[in-house]
Amino acid sequence: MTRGQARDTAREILEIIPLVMRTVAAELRAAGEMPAPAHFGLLSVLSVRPRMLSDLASLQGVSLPTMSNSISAMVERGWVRREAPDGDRRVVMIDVTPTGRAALERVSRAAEAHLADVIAPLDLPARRRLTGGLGVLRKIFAAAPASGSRKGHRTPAKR
Amino acid sequence: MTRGQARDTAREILEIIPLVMRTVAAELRAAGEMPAPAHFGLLSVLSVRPRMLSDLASLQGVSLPTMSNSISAMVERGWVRREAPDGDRRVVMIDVTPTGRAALERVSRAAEAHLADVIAPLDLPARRRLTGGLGVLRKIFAAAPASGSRKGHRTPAKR
DNA sequence: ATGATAACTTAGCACCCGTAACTATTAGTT
DNA sequence: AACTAATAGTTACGGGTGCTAAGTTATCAT
Repeated sequence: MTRGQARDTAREILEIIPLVMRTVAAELRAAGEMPAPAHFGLLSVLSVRPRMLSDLASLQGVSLPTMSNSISAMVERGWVRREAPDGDRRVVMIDVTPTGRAALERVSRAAEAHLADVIAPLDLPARRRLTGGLGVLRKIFAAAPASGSRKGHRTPAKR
Repeated sequence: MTRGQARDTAREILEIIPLVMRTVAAELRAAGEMPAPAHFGLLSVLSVRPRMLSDLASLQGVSLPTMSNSISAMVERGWVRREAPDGDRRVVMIDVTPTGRAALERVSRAAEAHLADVIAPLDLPARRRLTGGLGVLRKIFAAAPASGSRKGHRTPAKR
């Protein structure tokens, strides 16, 4: 019975998330320099502190090559820098440049303002439900394995 | 003040949705034939009844060319058919094939099962919050313009 | 018939994402 | 020390998503 409800919710997610995603992407695109959702998230993470490539990849739940490419794109834009740390010479540290920080600031301002327009009309309870739901989503998907599991989904949990 | 909270929520969305999206996409990909979220949604919509291309595009909030391309890809897979209606010979009707229906059934079963695994462990209140939040998201983004670039969206809305 | 408009398609561009294969560097064995 | 793993990244390649701009064909208005 829990099962049936879970499936309904799953279907909801499958329907709604892509829609939201497209809208958000359009928002960012319209916000000027279009740093695609992925770039935006990256800048956010990096603005806290520098990270090594692998960490970024697992944080965002993408493969290493994908992350390497994204970073390359962002380096070309002058938003981040690749740096070599002192110790292990295999790793690459990624750091935001001032330019990147400025871009993040600008885009985030625009995007949030735009999104806020959409959110503002909500009444209190609705907004409560929204943030509540987002919190749950975060809890669920923040630590999600995200990688395809084998036939028997025995909780890979081997990361 | 409403403003400030709205911005917080906006930031949340900007952070979480892409993550969820990636996970969902990975899920679908792992579910076998990888019909990318977009294809999946399309099949869902079309399984209710055939639609003309333009309607599909506005329903999913993408441009006509994008939709045309997606449909072409799906046609090649044998999931949908392009048909010419009797009346207006400019329009193209899109219809699901039995193959497409079967694929939808299969993938949706797998994806939902997988997602359900993630959702099932939630306790009642958490699941409530989740579905509540999803509902709000739907309300907000279902009718969203999404093509927002121009300041004054003239709301074509003649349909 | 002529011009505008509507519904699509094609082409070109930028980006996300993944797998496979390859380079460097470091760690572990013998 | 010499050889073999294991790590951290990069490159190459294929497929998907989106967009705009520039056609095509069909319909409508005058």
